[in-house]
Amino acid sequence: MKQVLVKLLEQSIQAAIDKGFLPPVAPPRIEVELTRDPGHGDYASNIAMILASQEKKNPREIAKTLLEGIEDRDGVLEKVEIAGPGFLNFFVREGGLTTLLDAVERQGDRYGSPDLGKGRRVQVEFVSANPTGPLHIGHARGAVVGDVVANILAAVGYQVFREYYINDAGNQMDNLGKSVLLRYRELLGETAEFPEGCYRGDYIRDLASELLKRDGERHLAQDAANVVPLFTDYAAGAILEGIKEDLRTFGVVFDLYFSERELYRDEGVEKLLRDLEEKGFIYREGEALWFRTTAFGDEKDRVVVRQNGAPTYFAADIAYHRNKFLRGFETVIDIWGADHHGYIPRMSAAVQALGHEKEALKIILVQLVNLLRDGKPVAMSTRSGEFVTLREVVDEVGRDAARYNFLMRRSDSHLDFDLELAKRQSNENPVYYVQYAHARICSILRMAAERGVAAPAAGEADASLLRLPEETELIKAITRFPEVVEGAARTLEPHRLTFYLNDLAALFHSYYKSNKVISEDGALTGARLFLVRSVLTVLKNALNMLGVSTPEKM
RNA sequence: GGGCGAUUAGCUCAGUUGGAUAGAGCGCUGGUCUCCGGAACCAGAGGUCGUGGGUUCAAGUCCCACAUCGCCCA
Repeated sequence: MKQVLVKLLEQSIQAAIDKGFLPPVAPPRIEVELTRDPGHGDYASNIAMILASQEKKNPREIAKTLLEGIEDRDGVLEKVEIAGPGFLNFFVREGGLTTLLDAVERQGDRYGSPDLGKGRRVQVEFVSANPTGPLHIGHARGAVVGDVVANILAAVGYQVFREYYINDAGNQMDNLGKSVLLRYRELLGETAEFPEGCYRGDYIRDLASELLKRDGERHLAQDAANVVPLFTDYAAGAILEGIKEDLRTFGVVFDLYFSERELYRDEGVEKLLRDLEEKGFIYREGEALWFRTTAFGDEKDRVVVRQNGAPTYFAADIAYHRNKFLRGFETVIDIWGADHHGYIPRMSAAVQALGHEKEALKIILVQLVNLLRDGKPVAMSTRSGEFVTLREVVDEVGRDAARYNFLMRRSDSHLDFDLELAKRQSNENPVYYVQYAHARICSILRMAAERGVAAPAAGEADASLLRLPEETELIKAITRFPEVVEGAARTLEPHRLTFYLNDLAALFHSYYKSNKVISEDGALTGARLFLVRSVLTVLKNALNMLGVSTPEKM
């Protein structure tokens, strides 16, 4: 329908040019949008105002000419009006919009997934928490945002690869091993002072006692320097397994856990440095090696190899990104905590220095989560071991509520997460509102089946019977879905889906309240079942993208 | 001191490349149930979109300055 109107406008503009009313310029991109206000018709275009500003003419006058030039040979339009500063408002003939529902029926679970990606390969890297402790609530938001961004991109035709970067080569890992060793000795009667940087959570003690059980006391006699690596490996391995398990429970599954150590094993960092040096981006100052990130707009150059000869975290990170592109990804998406925003210019510089477009790296910043219980903040600190883990949150509020709540804000804005609110099964909790709409429609379809009224197949229903304003609104909302998905994919903003879902569910609940789907009128019942099933399809497709379940009963 | 981001209803926040009378949820006030699921619906109150300039047919949206807050860096 939209394309039809665009076509009509194109022809009208051409006619105006032929008549000499408009100069023969390349016409701008014509925008036709579904209206929000029924008083503005079904579709509207601002093309007259665009042309007016180009040609320095009165917009309403241009609109008038365009209006007269529209030749609606197929009779799809009831009328066209000029409104406000020069909008063209299109009123579609009664029942004319209902053909839009055929697309839903035809495409089923593919509806709302336009093929934008054409199979291009995208990698999404997220969570990437150091395996020094269980994931906590702060990681949960990044996990969901990454997962859903990946889902959306996959839905619109990209080939998506999900990856977790394990930062397991730094001295934080040493601290982890030392921490476990200290607890191990403590279990054997030694008293220990915990130095700065060590981890004190209960899980450290658990790991120590597991190791004691497995290996006995034999590590006690040895020199600390000799046994720390063993403790580190054991602890990191066990913690990582726990992280994977927690993520699975949360519905997040990665294609690959990529270890930072791999980069050193395959000389990835050395290769990177040679690569950059050949391109002239590396210089020596003092004993350190510097990377000329200022060549790409960073505010100052960055050290990649320290005076002591050790590569920096940044160097490993560049090597990792080089590795990503070598594996053939066209676009690489990183999801970071918002406190890392200062890191963006240098990473962007690195990617460009490696010869890629700036746009090949996209970074999504995820803001901190304020965890609340009944409106009061819950104190957390990783060091002291006081934090609410991802696992605890999922166990307490459930996977669906947790995921949905993390998607209700733009990812770069702060989010209050209230445990009690997320648990409540009431109108304060939006996830149920949307799922309830889904369950209700399932219930209607069950009821219809029980009464022997089959929901009509495509083409069988006379959708032109759907003439109520509420029905038109529902159809428009359904029609908007592919555009919403496209917008969410383009901007990498999953929250657009939750807002859309709330709108759609509200329209449905309202419609349901004041209209009977199943009635004595067989033809009308068929048409309404058809409509309601379209709503169901959209709800299901959208919730699937969010990784939230679609219960048929609640 | 420099950089980035934010400032929209009592609270938490949306506002799609500048479009028509700025929206939603919660909270508040008052209503709806002989009917397919009340985890629902309807109505109402509530706004100088931080302040002041600028750009244009049109600014919450773009530009400049300032204020406040947050984060990063020195």
